[in-house]
Amino acid sequence: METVMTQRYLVDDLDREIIRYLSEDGRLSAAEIAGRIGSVSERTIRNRIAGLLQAKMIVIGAIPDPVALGRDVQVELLIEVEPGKQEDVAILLAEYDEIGYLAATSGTANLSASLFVADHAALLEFIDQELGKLPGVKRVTSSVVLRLYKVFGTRTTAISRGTDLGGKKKG
Amino acid sequence: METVMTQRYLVDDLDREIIRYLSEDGRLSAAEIAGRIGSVSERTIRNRIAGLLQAKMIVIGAIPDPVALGRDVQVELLIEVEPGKQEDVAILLAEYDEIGYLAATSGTANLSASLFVADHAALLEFIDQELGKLPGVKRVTSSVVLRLYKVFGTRTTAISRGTDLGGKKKG
DNA sequence: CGTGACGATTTCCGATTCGGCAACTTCCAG
DNA sequence: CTGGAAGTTGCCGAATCGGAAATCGTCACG
Repeated sequence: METVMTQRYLVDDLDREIIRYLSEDGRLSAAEIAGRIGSVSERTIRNRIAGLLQAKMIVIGAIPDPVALGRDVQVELLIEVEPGKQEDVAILLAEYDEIGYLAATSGTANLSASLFVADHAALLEFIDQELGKLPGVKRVTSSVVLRLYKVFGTRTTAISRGTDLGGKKKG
Repeated sequence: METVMTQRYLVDDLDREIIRYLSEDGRLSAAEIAGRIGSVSERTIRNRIAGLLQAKMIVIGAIPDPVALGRDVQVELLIEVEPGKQEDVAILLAEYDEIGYLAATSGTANLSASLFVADHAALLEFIDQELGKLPGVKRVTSSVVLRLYKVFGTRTTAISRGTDLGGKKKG
């Protein structure tokens, strides 16, 4: 026996297949999935799903479409920070509720973020006021998200292709 | 009168509240949500959820943890597409399991995407082979995600330590 | 080779949840 | 005041879900 630090859940092919189905539609019933796969009982599917959720391998949630919702403005930010201050800026930036995503990246920009605001006025204010007062921020490039096609591996917009499920891709 | 094509769904406060609950847990039952809100019947909650899904206002899906699935390398892509082909490219890109996030944006690049692959070799292959054969793709800028600070509106453990599995995607 | 242990799968079952239908309320135009 | 459209609610059978126990498969060990 050893120290139980992170009891990794071993994801096998069945899990992957289940995840693939659930990615397309998180409301699919276990019976439905079992029927499509064909070789396992419906109860096993439910066991697996419970296990995956328990191990935090997946999270099932509702993904709102900002375009459809109309009001919410989503913006992608690329932020250049002075050398040595990237971590500080990141920590400060992470405090904002408006920031839904934040990562350090390679390339020209040091930080990449997603910003959610009510309207364009709020966007301007955030970039001008909030970002402006963060020490070390050199440049900010913003791109308004016009349409969401896929989020968290889940297609969000009605895309013409009636593909039931994409071909099998190696995980 | 005009021929109404956009039968836009009017999102009210009740809808927003439902969305908020479902965002946290897409498997919440209508009865549970009704109980928490307290002023509406369980049946109405189900009507609303069905309506929101029908109108594509939300999508309920499983959000997988890339790291858990073996995709340890996360890359942000900015893709420039020839005019008129953006939608086509987006549809094709959305098919890939490796693409976890895809959106049309304003600015220089037309498409913004997040790519999850197993290693750098897979990254190179995807950009060179897969992206290269998509018609209309003019330029691709890639940035490797070095550190995740915030995902899903919640700070990642990466801010304190770099241990836990924290890979997810934009929100 | 037998045996016990452990995990995964499966079966069984009651409780919960879901979708369809019809009645009812609300709201507004005429 | 009246008719109609839209939203809400209760009702119901069918489907789904979670818990408990039985079954199966694998594996280490005597």
